Amino acid sequence: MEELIKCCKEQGLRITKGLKAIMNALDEAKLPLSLQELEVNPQIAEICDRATVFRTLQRLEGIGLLRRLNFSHSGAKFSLNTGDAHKEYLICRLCGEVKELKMSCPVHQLEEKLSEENGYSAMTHELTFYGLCRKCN
Amino acid sequence: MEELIKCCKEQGLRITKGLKAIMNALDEAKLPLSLQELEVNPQIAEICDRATVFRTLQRLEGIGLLRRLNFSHSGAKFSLNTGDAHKEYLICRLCGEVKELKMSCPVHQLEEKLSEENGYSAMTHELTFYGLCRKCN
DNA sequence: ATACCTGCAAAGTCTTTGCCTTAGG
DNA sequence: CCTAAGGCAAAGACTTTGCAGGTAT
Repeated sequence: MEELIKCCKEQGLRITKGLKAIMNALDEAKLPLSLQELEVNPQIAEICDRATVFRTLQRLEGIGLLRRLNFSHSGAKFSLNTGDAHKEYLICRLCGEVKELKMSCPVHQLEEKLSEENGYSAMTHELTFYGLCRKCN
Repeated sequence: MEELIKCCKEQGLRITKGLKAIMNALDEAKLPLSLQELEVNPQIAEICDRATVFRTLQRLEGIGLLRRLNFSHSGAKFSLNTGDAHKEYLICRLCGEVKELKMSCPVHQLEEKLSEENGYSAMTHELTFYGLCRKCN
């Protein structure tokens, strides 16, 4: 957390209550949160409104501290890029439940290869599994 | 194509001009198309409107003939599930260019394992790479 | 004939922006 | 102070729905 704040400073962001509250919420949440979920969070709602949350997420994503995840139907969700541990998720197609998977990412080493082959830089990737959870099945 | 139509019939869908036009467009397009792109396609615009395209996509997805892809920023895109060849894509974070990757999917065999471990069924997955293309870099 | 499908128009949802004010450094 | 960040309100973009009439089987 201290680490993250420091990183924001270095990247030229101003350390505001809003920024801290948002990073806090993202840090405490074990799972990725949507813009809406953040906006509604009482800790945040008191301090800033949707536009601020939106723009703060934008900034954080811009400096690489935030990862945007595009899950089916639930819109974009966000999680902090803590360390380089890159997480994968399992989503229920019906109820939308999100589970974090504990696995070492099997495609990380592909990035460099693809980067060279296609002339792309700054590679990232998103690997998400979908299925029907026990309840929905 | 004939194959696909037959499959729709078996699944109880009615074979309408709209359905055929939409499947055609998806089949001809080498890359996934968004609802909007389909709606605007002259072949389709003449025949049916947004709501019909929307509901047709819904039905096709429902019977497993259509795959929904959630790319950053560009909204959902759709591609036909031709055979079991499951494709992966590389997207430019800035201009949104979509490239199909020719690779054998490295995580397919993980599905069964995850299915068992988590009590999920009907597994699918989505693996997408992002980067900056040569022009945008 | 009878479900299913379509068109139109409108409502929902989520995302993004403009403009002026506030406050971090 | 100076400029990034925030608040409010409204526009945009995309998705989804209700209902009356049309059509595949």
